[in-house]
Amino acid sequence: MLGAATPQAHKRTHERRRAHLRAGAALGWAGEAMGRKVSFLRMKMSQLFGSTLREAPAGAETPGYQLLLRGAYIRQLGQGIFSYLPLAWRVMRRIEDIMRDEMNAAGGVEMSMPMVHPGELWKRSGRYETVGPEMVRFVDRRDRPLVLAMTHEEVVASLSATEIQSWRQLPKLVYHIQLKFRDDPRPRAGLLRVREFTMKDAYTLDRDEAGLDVQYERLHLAYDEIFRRCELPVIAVTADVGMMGGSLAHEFMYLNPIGEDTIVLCDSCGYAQNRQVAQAKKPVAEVTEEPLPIERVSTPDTTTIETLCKLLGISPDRTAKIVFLATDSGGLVVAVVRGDMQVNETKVGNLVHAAELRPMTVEEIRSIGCVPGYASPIGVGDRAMVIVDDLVAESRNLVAGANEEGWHLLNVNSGRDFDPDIVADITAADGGQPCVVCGSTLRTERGVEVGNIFKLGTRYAESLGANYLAEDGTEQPIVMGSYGIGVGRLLASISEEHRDDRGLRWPASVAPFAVHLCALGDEGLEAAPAIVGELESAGIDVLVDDRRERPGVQFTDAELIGCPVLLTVSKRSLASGGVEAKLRSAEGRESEIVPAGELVSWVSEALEGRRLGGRVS
RNA sequence: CGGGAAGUAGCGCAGCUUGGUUAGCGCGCAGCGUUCGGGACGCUGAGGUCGCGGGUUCGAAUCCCGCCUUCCCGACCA
Repeated sequence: MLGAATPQAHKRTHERRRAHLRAGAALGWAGEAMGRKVSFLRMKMSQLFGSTLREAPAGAETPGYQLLLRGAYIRQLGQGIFSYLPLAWRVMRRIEDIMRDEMNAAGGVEMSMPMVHPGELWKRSGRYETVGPEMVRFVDRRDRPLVLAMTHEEVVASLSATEIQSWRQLPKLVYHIQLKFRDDPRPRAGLLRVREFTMKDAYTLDRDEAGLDVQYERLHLAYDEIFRRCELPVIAVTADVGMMGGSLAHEFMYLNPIGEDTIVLCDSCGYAQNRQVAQAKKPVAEVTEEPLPIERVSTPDTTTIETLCKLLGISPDRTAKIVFLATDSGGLVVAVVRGDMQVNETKVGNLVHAAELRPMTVEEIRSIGCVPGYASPIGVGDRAMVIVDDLVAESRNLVAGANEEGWHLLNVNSGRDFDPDIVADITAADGGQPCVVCGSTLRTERGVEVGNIFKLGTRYAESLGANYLAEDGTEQPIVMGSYGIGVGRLLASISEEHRDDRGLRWPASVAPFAVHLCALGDEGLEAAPAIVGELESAGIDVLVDDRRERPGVQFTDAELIGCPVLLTVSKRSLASGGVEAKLRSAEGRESEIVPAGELVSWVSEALEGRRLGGRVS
């Protein structure tokens, strides 16, 4: 049996425990503060775990990541796997609380779903086979397959199958904040791309598409609000649905050169799309031209568009370019675009419903009757799927290969000389091209995807049996939406955005502490508890630097850690009548003396953004 | 998975080409002293399986082979 066997023994244990607590408290702070408020005894630099670094570890290249390491926010444990030290953990929790707030405001309810799933669940949705090695699979002691969750559509759908029976129970918005694991082939840039990560996932359940549209729009607005409150400039771009499937998706992009996605933007009309799906306005094809008879021309050693145009004295927009692709299931695809354009493989992949495309091997190219360097879709027939860009389909009399070494064909026309299986936009949009909406010049920028929203439709409901009984008595699949934000990635992005050459500069909304108080010397250490007590009773979090360090060390650490309000109390400040105060966001190092009685209002104003810029004493 | 680079003390690095005392330097850390408002100074000190395993050699941080790990570029992706 554990614990105290008798009331006397129990009492002794209890007293020992209390003495222990007193000793622990006494270790913490000067005696005169004891016994009044316990809470402000917990926010001291000496209690934090981890020490600041003068130099960032080698290999940390992005500036925000370096500062997170130097400021003792995070430590790397393995490739794409991080520990969050107390400071970062507080920032994470503050970000999560903003998310909770906005999700609740949008009508959501928080719950928690497991991060280890039976493999069986993923087999039922079909994704056990389709997602590939980024999902970690393992077996338990009974050899039952398990997976580490990389997302939770399956669980939500499976729960809905049992919990939702009637149209009266819809719509619903559920969310959770949960750890996930994705065995990414290449984690990078610190927290920007990791393998283990925390995500806020929300899922909407609706009766129909119209309901989904309403919730989707509501979530979009909630996301805008979350990023606004985190003070991260983010734009929403339409995006590829990828492995999620579904009909429409937006990504929330923080534009920054460290980002991994390329965004195509139009400054004059606001058009913004991920390059995976972006379109550019195509030139008007010369449809007035009459189709002319095919002519064979000798073109020795002319295997590129460039040399072909030089030889024939034409421009690349008069040629057709062939790209040979193979799907993961072995299907062969011949993509045809005009010679002056590039194929967008994501668009092709979506058209043929392939998760992955690779270039064909030379053998595969020959097996469909084509000759590399002298290729055209003519004569391919049923041996491959021919996908023709809409511009090529509209164009007349292009130059294409003759599928014969050293020969090209003039006056090739889609539909007459070969039959496209699909005609669609398959070209890649790029900077410099005209905007598909307004015609202005597009430009590209790199972006970090900090969040996304997907209209999933009924795919998961159908495969997992999540149906409800409609008003008319018929059984209908639940229409789902999925909405994610990476918490750590958001933290990383904020640290990239809000910093200077001295350190981090957290927005007040997510800062680990509102106030960083440097207590200098004996006088500072003596005066600090009262100051902290007053700020904390006004609901202001304070991190006190109670270390007996030289002032320079304390100041530089404070700027590195980057709390929004920096206070200094010392013999000198007290002699001047109070506490030195300044904003971390201020450019210079000047501060002003704030009398003790005005400190709370000074700090409150600063945190509400009513006190902008630095102050000169 | 392709291409490149790197693993030596908590962090940053030198030493390796041309094998040879006890493996160094800066920062940090501990003790003592002097300092004390923008990363102080002096003295003393602790801290290393030189990524791991094998080989060559009288002798390996150093040369050879294999492996592991991490970073960067690409492919891939929240």
